[in-house]
Amino acid sequence: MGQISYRQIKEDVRNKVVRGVWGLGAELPKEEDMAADYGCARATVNRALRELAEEGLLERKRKSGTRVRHAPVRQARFDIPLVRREIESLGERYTYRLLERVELDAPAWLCARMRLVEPAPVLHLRCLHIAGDAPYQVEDRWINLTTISAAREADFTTQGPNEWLIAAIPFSDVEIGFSATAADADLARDLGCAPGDPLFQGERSTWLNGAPMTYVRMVFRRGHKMTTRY
Amino acid sequence: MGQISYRQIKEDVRNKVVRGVWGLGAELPKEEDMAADYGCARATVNRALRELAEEGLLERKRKSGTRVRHAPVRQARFDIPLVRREIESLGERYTYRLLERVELDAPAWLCARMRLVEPAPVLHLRCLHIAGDAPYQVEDRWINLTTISAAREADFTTQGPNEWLIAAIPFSDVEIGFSATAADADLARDLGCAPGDPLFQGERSTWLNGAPMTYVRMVFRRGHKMTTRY
DNA sequence: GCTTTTCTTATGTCTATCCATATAGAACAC
DNA sequence: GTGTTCTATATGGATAGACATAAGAAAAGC
Repeated sequence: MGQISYRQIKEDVRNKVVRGVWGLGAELPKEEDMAADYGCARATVNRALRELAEEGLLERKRKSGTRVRHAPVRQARFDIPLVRREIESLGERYTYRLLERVELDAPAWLCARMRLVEPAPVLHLRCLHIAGDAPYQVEDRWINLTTISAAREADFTTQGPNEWLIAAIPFSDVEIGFSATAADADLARDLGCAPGDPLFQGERSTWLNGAPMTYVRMVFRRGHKMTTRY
Repeated sequence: MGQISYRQIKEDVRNKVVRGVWGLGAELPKEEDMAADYGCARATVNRALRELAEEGLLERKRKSGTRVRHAPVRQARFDIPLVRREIESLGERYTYRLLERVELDAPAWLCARMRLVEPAPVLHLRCLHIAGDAPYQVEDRWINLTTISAAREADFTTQGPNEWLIAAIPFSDVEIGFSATAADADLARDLGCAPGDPLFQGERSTWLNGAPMTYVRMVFRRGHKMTTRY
């Protein structure tokens, strides 16, 4: 008989919650007692409970103890892979095409989105990511040339800006959003759907210590679903 | 001057990555050395690095060491609050209305979705969650009556099935998905939008140790965006 | 009764020291 | 050259003990 691992304790606690031994809102014994029960050190119990709290199953508070959350599973985690990897993991051939490249001053809506106080020169790229023969995602990328001037010289005809940015530009703060949008004429043409079709889109803004770096809008082909399980 | 906390180490490492001291793919010193540098125990460094790896910034492998991920921030976390809380936190009054309640045998698509091998009796509920005076979300709920027979007697006219289920029914496995859909006639009427409008929707299936519990489809009002930052 | 202070206690964190385990790379065999 | 086995090593995990800190509860003061 080996030692008890924090994983086993996690499993055991999870089971007790799921099987109703500890109902919602119920208070668990204190770490010390649980450690005695399991015959292990308090640190081991601590790690198990800490991670379960992190995962949203438990709620912990100093002095008052550990209890089962009233509303368990309050969060979901999604992997946000590179489009290329995402397509390749579907078993499809990945192709990339640059549709448009233009330098201009940031329009008002972009300033608001990137929290830009004054208009700045930006690089606007419109790219298409293709899975097999079918379009998969349109990437609408806006790069702040004040903070990322190297983007002026970068060649985006063979490699997507996402991969270039990830390899070259660090960031510290991110804001992500997902929503639904209707296909306009351009999207309909590029994604091969009808105008007005409902499309799933993601948006991401990044900053480096407060300085706006890029904003991207990724519109997926019709029927795309972002899923996760646990 | 107190001791160095694992939080400080996390911050320091994050900064070094963001500021390029350790570029993408770069290998970090081994825990022991870092502990010596920071003047703390290896366990402290370990916790900092372990959490950073968890968050997606680092990549760790036994023997080969710790390095900066080539594609940092590969995951996003979203809080999935109760609709009621979501609406109340917007400063709006929450109202709930049950639109439809019917018992039937699970249709084929639902069997597939819930991994039901044979048709089972299910309870179908259609509910409306209202923020202030405007519809906010349509909840299309399907409850497996074989596993949750208590749902037959539950009163869903004043309380949403989500809150009832959360308080009464445990589950162990979840599958969540987000996508875009077009408003059909019913959705258009209930959400006060035009037929064909693009709507953001979430789906969730839950199981208890392999046994299907419920499937829910939550369609949000037009323009809804699910966001997160870090 | 009501507020403030003190005490107590459960979790939070750090240390120092083990042993476990995966594995890169060297040494070896074929 | 090409596998195979061995070994050194970095991270993974456990322990016992200590102190820190938040916050509930009780005691004290008004």
